Amino acid sequence: MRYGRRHLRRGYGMGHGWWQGRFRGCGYRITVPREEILSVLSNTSEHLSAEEIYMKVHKTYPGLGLTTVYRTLELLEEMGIVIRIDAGDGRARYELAEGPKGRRHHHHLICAKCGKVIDYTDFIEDEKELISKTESGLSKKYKFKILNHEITFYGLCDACK
Amino acid sequence: MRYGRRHLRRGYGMGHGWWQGRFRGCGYRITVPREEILSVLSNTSEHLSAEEIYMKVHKTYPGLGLTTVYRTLELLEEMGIVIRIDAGDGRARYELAEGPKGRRHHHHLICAKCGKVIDYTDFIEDEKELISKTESGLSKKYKFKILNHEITFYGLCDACK
DNA sequence: TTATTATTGAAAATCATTTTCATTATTGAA
DNA sequence: TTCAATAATGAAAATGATTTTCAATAATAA
Ligand SMILES: [Mn+2]
Ligand SMILES: [Mn+2]
Ligand SMILES: [Zn+2]
Ligand SMILES: [Zn+2]
Repeated sequence: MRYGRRHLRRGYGMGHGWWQGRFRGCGYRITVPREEILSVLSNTSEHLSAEEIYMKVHKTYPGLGLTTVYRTLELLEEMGIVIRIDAGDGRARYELAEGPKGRRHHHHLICAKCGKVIDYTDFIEDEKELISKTESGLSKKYKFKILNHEITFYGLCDACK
Repeated sequence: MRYGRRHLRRGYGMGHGWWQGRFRGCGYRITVPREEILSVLSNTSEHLSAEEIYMKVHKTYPGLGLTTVYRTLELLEEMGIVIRIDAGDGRARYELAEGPKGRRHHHHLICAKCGKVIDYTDFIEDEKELISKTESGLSKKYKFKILNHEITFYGLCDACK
């Protein structure tokens, strides 16, 4: 297994991405596959599947295995660094979570035909009100500890309708 | 393949469920497997998986095949009679859609640990406002034809937290 | 009844994701 | 720098939900 770190370009000043601290803190190691996968996620606005990420990384780093992509995504999701999205077409899609270095809070429009996922941040203010009100009401009534929410609209994108 | 229609009890006055008209209208045939599957869905408030439906029907009608459950659910979803829910644990769950004979409009609380799905209808009025406003804004901005929406809260149920 | 053909169930096939396991890379300590 | 401990990796095999195939059978209209 040849990692070949030598000629890989990275952002964030020579191998010190914002996420490296969090990895260290959890006792996880910083590896080239992990750097590459995070690099792909950082440089796209799409909602990529594991295989799509695999193929993108594969171009510059052919040694990567699909297994590692799945494992890394699982880890990143557990750490709250990425979010998994289910567009209804049997395969999960991923994107960087909101946060200082990630995107900001948003929701999705999903095309029922082609599976396209569109981000939207409109009406977030009005949403916040409803959500916080609903959240406190529900957590009391159902004795449920709410961790996050999702608002999704399903329909047909411009190309599909 | 023995259907054994004889001793099966049905609701809705001897084999004339509310859905039979819709089936006829689409040229679909009314069969015992379909009756049984719809009967299970009509008599539960749970969100059952294909296999759970299969097992429930199996008690009174052992001839049923799991394949038929999947096929029937696909058909019912396409007809808008059932709704498919993804609770994040690799298997789809189903429930009767809203409507005259189905449930009323509601959303879900999903336990991230045990996968339990809880229905809620609280704050639907406030929601309606936000949703219709958001919907018209988004469909214009993104040229998207919105067909339906989903609001889901993820967290830990009483038993799991 | 009878003919037509939609529907069914069993078995095989798919396909995304997970597991296994031997090899290799990362890291902290010497 | 060197080295030992062990976390991470990749290939291949396994899994598990869902689909497909196909010959047999049931539902429907005539
Ligand atoms: Mn997004
Ligand atoms: Mn429900
Ligand atoms: Zn589309
Ligand atoms: Zn739970």
